[in-house]
Amino acid sequence: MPKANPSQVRKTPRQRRSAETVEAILTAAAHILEKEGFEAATTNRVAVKAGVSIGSLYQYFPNKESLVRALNDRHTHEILELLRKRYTEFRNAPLEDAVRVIVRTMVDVHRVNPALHQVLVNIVPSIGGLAETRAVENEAAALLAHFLKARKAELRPLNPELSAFLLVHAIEALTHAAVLERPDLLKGDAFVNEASRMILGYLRE
Amino acid sequence: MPKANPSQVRKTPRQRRSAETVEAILTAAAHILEKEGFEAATTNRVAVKAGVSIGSLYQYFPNKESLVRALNDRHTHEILELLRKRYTEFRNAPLEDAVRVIVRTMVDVHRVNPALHQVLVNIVPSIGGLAETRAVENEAAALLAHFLKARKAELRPLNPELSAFLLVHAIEALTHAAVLERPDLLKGDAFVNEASRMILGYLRE
DNA sequence: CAAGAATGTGAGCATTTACTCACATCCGCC
DNA sequence: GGCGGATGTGAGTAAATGCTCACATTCTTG
Repeated sequence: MPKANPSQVRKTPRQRRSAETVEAILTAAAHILEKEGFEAATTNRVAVKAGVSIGSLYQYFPNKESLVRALNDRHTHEILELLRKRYTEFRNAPLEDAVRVIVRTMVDVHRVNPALHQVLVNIVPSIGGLAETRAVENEAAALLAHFLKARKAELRPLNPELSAFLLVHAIEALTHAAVLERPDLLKGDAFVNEASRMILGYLRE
Repeated sequence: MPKANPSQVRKTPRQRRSAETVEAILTAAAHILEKEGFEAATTNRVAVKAGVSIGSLYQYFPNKESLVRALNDRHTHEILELLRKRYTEFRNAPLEDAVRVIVRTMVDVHRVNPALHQVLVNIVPSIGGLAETRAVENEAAALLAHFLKARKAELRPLNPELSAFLLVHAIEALTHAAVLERPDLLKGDAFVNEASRMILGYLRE
């Protein structure tokens, strides 16, 4: 019994031609979602925008939800990769620098395509993709908890898992809010300064 | 030219009978949204669940979106009322107590109906209700900024508006996360303790 | 250069769903 | 009681949309 294909790609592309088709479909879907939202992203419109037939779309995605989930999977994996990569860089840096890198990384991640990110965050739970989102959050929290344990001596006594959980959500929310409502704060260091201060204030006595 | 009716109620109820109809519709819509999400909340299903005809529904709501917006308006106004009420109570309390009341209030607000709240938060921006949400956020931030100004002497130098903006979003996100993912934290004081510590750490030197 | 596998096509079907409208019923008031 | 406005009804419609399928085209491979 085949299982465990989060985005449920129906058929794995074997020729470059089909890989390009899949790519075109995902790109087109991303553009429509980003600019007009989930409702507007009908499968027929996605196919037209991708320059392929509706039949081709359904050759690779069994339904509309799986298409959006595939997009979400890709998006979340990119985020995780960046987080892991930066982690190896900041894990040995001075505390304040490390915190700033964390905040900066989250900002970078969210500035890539805020509109698409927002749509995905809002719609994914209702199309069966909540597990993926939670997995990314948990992974991020695990990285952070690991960091907190390593820096125990520099911090007040705390529960690493609990603190990591709270910090992941706080940073995520602050970044979202800034990107969507106060992009001006991201020009300079204002946002990174404030968010870092909040985190450090929480972590230190 | 009539205008400025956020939820766009088509006809204002004049008899008690019709007021009850509107109430039944809103209640039914809330139940379906809460348990099955936006997609499942078709106007026909809402009407059936409310025990009224589909025609009655459209007598009071010009379309599906206006119905959900009406629900959101009611929800956000309840939140604002509670926030204003608590504010008059904590505005003169010692700093730490006041912060704890703020956090506790947000938790209370979100525990009333977390599932419905979540659906509304996710769907409202795409049905033209973003302005209402922003208005509530701004009002909350204004209250908090007012508080920060009054307590200037007890805090580090800061920009009240900016700090209030960040805190509103941080508290909101932490509360959401706790209600949805870690309700166990809400049993005792664990969550209030941690969140308050974060806020105080940010506000004080 | 077959021949079969992989890939691509798009008209159209089945279903869902928001919404209308012609009519019935109820209620307050003279 | 009866009249007029308020309220309630629900079968039906038009439009949208997810998705299929029979067929065409392209690629690979022996």
